[in-house]
Amino acid sequence: MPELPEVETTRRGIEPYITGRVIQAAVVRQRALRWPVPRHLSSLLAGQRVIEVVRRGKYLLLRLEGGTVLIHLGMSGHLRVLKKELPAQKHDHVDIVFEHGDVLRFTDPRRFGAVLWLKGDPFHHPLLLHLGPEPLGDQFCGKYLFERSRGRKVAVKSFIMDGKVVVGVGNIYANEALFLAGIRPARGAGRLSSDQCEQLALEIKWVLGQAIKAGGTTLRDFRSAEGQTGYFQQELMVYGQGGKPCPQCGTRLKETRLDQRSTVYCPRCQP
DNA sequence: ATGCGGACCTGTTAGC
DNA sequence: TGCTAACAGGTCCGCA
Repeated sequence: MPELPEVETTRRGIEPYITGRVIQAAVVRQRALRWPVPRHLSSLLAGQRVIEVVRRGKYLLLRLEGGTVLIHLGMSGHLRVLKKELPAQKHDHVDIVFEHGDVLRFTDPRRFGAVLWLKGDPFHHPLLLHLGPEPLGDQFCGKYLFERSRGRKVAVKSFIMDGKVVVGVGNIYANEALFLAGIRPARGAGRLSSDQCEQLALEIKWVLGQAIKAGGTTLRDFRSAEGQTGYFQQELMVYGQGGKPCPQCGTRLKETRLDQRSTVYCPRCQP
């Protein structure tokens, strides 16, 4: 689920329902997520108003009056706003219950996600402190990529997936952006030309932007009690297409592993 | 500093 | 059909 576009779509989906609302309580059914959910989350949050809902990389931040709830969806997490408290299913680990009865419910089968309470400036928290720029912001550009990558021997795919370089580029969109930029994923980051960095930065922005648009149309129903998934099948050029013909030249797409992650590229278009 | 591999978990699918 | 192994959208951490 959670590449940056889905996290952003989630943010936009929940924001209108919880901004300005006062939290009544929290219900924690499973504390063992990536890090333990605070034992007394409910008393930490109760009575506080939600000021705003912010995204930083793939982290969602619920800014409250006296601190911040940090949420990460991990590999399999999602958030829904329910009109009323419904019977919890197996993987419904945390509820944030608002006055008037709406419930923000965190569900995560694999439990790689997180729900934490941060006091003070959340951007000083170790998890957020060393994050790179937002891929859709102006700071992230070809020049930045070029300068950051000098002397780096890691594969360019690993490089753009490194949150200290740029946040929010997950496995799917790393594959897609490298295809669109015509760059082989295993290529050493430090060996890219400045033109290639320029192209790559543009494609990352483009592909994420498109996906946010698509996510907006596919995951619209955040209030649905059934939580209909209506899964989001984007038009992916290469991801999941290993062995099939390249959409540009027809050459058989190669599928390999890089950092234990599935990696697909066209041997001809990505020299 | 950089680079690598392991770790955390469950559910689904591919293969025998 | 049933069992097992591999794999899945993330990323932190410890070690060389």
